[in-house]
Amino acid sequence: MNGLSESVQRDELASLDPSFFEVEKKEKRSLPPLPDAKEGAVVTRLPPEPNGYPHIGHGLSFFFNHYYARHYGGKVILRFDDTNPRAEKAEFYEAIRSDLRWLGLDWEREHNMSDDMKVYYQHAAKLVEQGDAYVCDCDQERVSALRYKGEACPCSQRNIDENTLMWAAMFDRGEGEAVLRLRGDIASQNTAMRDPTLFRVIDHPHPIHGDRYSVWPVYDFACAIEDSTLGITHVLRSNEFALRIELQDFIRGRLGLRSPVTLQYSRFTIRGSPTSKRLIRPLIEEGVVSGYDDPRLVTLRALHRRGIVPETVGELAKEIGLSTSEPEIDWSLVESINRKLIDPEAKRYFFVEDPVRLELEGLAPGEVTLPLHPTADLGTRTIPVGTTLFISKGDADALAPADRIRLKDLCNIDILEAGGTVTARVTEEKVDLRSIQKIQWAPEGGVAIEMTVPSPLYVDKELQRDSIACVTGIAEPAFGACEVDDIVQFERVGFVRVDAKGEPVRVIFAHR
RNA sequence: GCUCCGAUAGUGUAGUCCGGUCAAUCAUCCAGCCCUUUCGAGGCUGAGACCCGGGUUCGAAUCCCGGUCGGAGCACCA
Repeated sequence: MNGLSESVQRDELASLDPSFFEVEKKEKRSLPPLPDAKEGAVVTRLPPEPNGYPHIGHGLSFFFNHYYARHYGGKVILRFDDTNPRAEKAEFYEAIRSDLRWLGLDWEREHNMSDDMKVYYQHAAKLVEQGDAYVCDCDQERVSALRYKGEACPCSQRNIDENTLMWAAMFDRGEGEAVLRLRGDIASQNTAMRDPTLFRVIDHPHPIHGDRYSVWPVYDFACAIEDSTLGITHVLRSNEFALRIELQDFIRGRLGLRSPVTLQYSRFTIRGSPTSKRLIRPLIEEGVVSGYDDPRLVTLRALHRRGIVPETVGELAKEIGLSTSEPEIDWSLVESINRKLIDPEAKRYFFVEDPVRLELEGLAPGEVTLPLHPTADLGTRTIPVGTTLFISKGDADALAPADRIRLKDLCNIDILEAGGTVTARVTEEKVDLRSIQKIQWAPEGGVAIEMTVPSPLYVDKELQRDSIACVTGIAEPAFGACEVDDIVQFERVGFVRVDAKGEPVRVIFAHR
């Protein structure tokens, strides 16, 4: 055996055990183990703020947290971080749930931070009693300036009795009149530790609790408590929170609460696609994009409309991992992952862009029945055939009299006239199927199509105002049976998702 | 400005903790070939990288120091 050449050995081995080489190929990328994780005892959280539509960055974050909980047989908590009544909107609670379901993620328990106001107040009272918090009624600029310089605010001199009274009085005060601050370390290198605000007054109804509360905890306080009391064992989040770990651990320390393990990773972006609301909102207002589900965006909704399947988000998460550098990936990676996922189940149809009339001689009217997929058993479709067909303008423009081409799966033709309407004659001469050029075609009575083709919104940081194109054409009649949300392949064009039925049927181009 | 984090092919990523087996992994992209009645999928081949400068060491992608570049934070947002 060892005397044989390597390739012969491989062939031998492959014939003995075909799975031998597949195994070594199938090694998929997976996420690293979680530190301090005990089987069955991992609890993670999905912590969206109900103030907008989640984008792919949230999607990865959701995926990581969900993945580890499942991987260790633990629990997932969907927790709405809704302690800023001015920002939260009722509609987003459900929008987020629905996007999570689309992603294929589930959770054992759902919880609103805003349901625990009593708990926050109790812990706040404890901090005040311990002398760990004080009420400050300086104006915001002054607080900010002193924190910047690392100088103590005179309010921090107040004694416990004063603070107890003033904390109680805060519930009757107006917005901006007073805040409760942590007695941290005003000179700390970590600016988050410089006596940060714990509670502020917000005079605005909350989507769930209405006008019931006016004194609201800030994120760091509510989160510090909830990550402990909810039993969260592991927090996976992006690195913009890096400086808050020390603060949140400190708060928990003063309250005698347990801290979870925190892992951080960088925010990630897709080249040419803005993720933040700050960037997207003006584009919507100016009418550059049509809304948060514009297919050029990377909100989960937009990705969905564009024909990106949820599994792609998970694969992407595994590919990028808990990266601490700042990944800016190409669309091509997303497309490649998505293509491999949808290719085995996407039905194939003929689509003709910018139809040009083709008059055929020598063809008996009838029909052809073709498989819906080249390899998978997805059934068949039937195309009626008459002497008038349509081919795409792109293909027609390349034709000249005397050319011989094949109408795919139908017949070979010799071109008689080209330019305007194409005329051609069917030829019965033998041709090599592999070398003849094949083009797609559509019969009369096909389905009118309007295809939206998105391209990157930014190229080299330049906004591309006309980055969305619309092409029209006709698909073969069988395509009329497709439903909204179906993803199919228009042969030699690419994969598209059916966005809306009607006349015409609207589809969105995903990728080749 | 200050603080923290990061830097491996065009892009993403493994390796860095515990220095040698790394003439550096995998994927994507690009090029060529094979297969295929799609320009898809699949198969094969090729091209392509350790930010820079010092130091430690027999030996550095890996450890140390100093730069450079990129990111984040410095809210009564989360």
